[in-house]
Amino acid sequence: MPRPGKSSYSEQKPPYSYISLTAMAIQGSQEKMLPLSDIYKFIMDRFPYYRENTQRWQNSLRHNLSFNDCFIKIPRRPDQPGKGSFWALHPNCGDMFENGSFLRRRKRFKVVRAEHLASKSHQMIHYFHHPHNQTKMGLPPSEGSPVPSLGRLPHFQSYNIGNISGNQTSGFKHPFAIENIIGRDYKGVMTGGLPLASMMHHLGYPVPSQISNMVSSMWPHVGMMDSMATMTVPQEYGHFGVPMKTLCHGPSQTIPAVPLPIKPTASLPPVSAIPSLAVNPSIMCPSPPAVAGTLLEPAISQPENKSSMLHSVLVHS
DNA sequence: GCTTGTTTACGCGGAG
DNA sequence: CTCCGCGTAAACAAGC
Repeated sequence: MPRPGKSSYSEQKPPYSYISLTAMAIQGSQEKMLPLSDIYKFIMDRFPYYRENTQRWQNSLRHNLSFNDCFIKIPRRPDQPGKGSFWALHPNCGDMFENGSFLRRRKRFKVVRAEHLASKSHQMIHYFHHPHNQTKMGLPPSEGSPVPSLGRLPHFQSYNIGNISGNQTSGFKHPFAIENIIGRDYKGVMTGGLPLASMMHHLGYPVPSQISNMVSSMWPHVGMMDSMATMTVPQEYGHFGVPMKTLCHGPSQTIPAVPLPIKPTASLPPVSAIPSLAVNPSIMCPSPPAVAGTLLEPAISQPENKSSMLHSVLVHS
């Protein structure tokens, strides 16, 4: 691990995990999803360290993509030629990193099975199950199927939300906190944040504006999120120039979450000092949440460990 | 053959 | 000490 305080990490290994680097790359993209090759490119562009031994770290990175539930694979549309699938962040993985730090996650993001569904989740699911509400949202009715309506869309399956532990009292924003449940990015074309709305758009599905209105009426506190207090960024880390409002949850978040060490060792420059970030603020601060992202999960082609799971949590240790 | 993706295994280090 | 996150290696499959 390079020692913070040097003028540059350029030749040294960045203090970020592959998960962090991948999340940075994805969050930094306009569509909030990237093919593997572009993730490679992003990392190599910004971190000279990774221009060598590519076979080694790329293998590790692929391992992380497959192994970690926080990454979801999105099939290409037929009209999008190219190799491999797109990779995006799981809609509910927004709380993986301690205080926005990308150095080490506070807990692993893991998808778990549906038997742990919380009652609140059921209510939400019921709401979305109800044909009337689905119609209201511009979605096809589910016709009593156990799978929410969008689950029938070729690229999406049902996505239930639950709360395994029931613990929402600790400091961190539980993934089932409303801001996490509801997700992000609904209105803006390039506002970023939750990949799901973007994915829907990407996949050619309509993203009904009614949903955002409904969210506002159902959960008026959405947008009042406070999970990300204003942070400063250690100077040394600014050199990585990473767009990191990553995984942030809402418009009220006042700062772009630039990579921040869990144990800060230095003071930080303003984000604007990071060229790649200053250019397009929209990629750093996702717009309001997408309700769709909470109920629907992109169809994931992984069989057991990811796609067959019905909802997600951050697993506490 | 190369790239992409999945899976298993092992070791290391930090946190509790 | 145990647990967990992480990095790495490696085997393997699928698709081009």
